[in-house]
Amino acid sequence: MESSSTQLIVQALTKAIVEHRLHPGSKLAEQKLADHFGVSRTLVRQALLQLSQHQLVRLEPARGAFVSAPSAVEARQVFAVRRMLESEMTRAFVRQATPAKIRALREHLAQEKRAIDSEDAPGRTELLGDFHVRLAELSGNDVLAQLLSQLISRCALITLMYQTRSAAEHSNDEHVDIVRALAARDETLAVRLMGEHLLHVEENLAFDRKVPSNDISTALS
Amino acid sequence: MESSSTQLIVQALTKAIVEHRLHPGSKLAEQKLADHFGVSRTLVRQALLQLSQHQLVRLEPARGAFVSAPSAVEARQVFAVRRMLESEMTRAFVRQATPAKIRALREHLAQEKRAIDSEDAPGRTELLGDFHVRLAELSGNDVLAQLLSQLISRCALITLMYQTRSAAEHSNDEHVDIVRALAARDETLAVRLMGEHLLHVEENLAFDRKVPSNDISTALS
DNA sequence: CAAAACAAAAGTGTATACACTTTACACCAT
DNA sequence: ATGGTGTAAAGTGTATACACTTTTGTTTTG
Repeated sequence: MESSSTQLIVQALTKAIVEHRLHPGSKLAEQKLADHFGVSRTLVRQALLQLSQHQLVRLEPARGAFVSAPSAVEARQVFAVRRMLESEMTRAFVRQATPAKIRALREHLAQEKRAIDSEDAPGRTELLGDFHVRLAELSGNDVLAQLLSQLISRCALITLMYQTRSAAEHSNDEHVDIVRALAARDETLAVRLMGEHLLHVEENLAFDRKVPSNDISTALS
Repeated sequence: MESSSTQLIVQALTKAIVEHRLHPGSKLAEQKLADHFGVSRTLVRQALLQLSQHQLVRLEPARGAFVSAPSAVEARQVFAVRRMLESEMTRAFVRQATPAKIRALREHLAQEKRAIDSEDAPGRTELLGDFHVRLAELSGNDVLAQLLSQLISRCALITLMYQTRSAAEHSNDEHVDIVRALAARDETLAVRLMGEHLLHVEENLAFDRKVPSNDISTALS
């Protein structure tokens, strides 16, 4: 794992954006970030460039970097791609599932449950997303896992805008159902459940929200 | 479209790598590239950082940048992801195909044909890949199109190692079949043909090749 | 008083400088 | 000759400097 300074900044900012401590549209001034992380603008710029490639940040020429505010259209497209990838990923997983892998997923479900009970909104969104990343990792295709990880970060940016506690519980329930189907090696059922799950998540999106801009230093502290 | 200096360098290097003018494993020294493009190392570094995210370049800490040499395993994983995305993409295309879109694809096929006849290996690999990118663009999902475009660049790095003229002709033939199925709005057939096509391309991969390292200035001139 | 025009401040874009690491090569010892 | 050691050259990683653009706030003008 790359743990250079730049990567640390990327991770810190990704977390802050995905957890909505930095709101969509917020300006990310290079010098302020540099001061905050105790580095020069050089490293901050590298980090922002990477984040813009992950679509978490928008770079406007000569105007600077802003936290992305994905449009409804874009959100739907991201979900469409996720459905394409994840239904097939589910199929692949079933075909090479092992007891150990199933156990790993069950452990993850328990973690989700705890996060939901503890009212920790960013934490539960992260874990609900991680379920899908775990599944990709366990499916044995690293390329897929990496791709999905980015797509899910992008979704989190959208998801946190709306997700209620009840929606989170619903997601967790569906995850449980999916794992049950995976454990039973019921390919058809698992694939169907996964597809429906993603549709449900997407259906719950409430695209008409206003979010206030936020201060960098308070958000990152 | 971003047409900053950095992006121009990214494009130039992408083209050179994908066309195998820069061989896998070649060192990409920052100062040499900077001299060649007439800019400072700053911009070259930004470009290399982007290329490393696209997986066309590998960055080794304190040692520099090298053209990626994707392993056989990685290549198969990339192809697996492509099959997941492209079979569903094909389905989506059929559902909203228009005569104009079909016409655009037919024009592309003609271009492919010309490139194959003219013995232009890099050109034909590029066009054969572009067929899939076009299809993604016409399917109306920009997110998908962008993702696929990157995956296909990655494939080209692999593909050019092996692809013979006869394999290229075979690909073109299959593209023709796919478009025919699309025009007939035969969803099942089109999806099946696309899946088989990608399998054929992957099957033809000859992973055991040795490629010599190459000089930067001659490759980019 | 409102709107346009200007000036100062802040911020981005690129180049350069410098410390530190790796690489290359000559020199010495065996 | 061969293998190791040390030193110079080359190269990367980060910070800083500076030109140019955008933003902001003030003054001027209708």
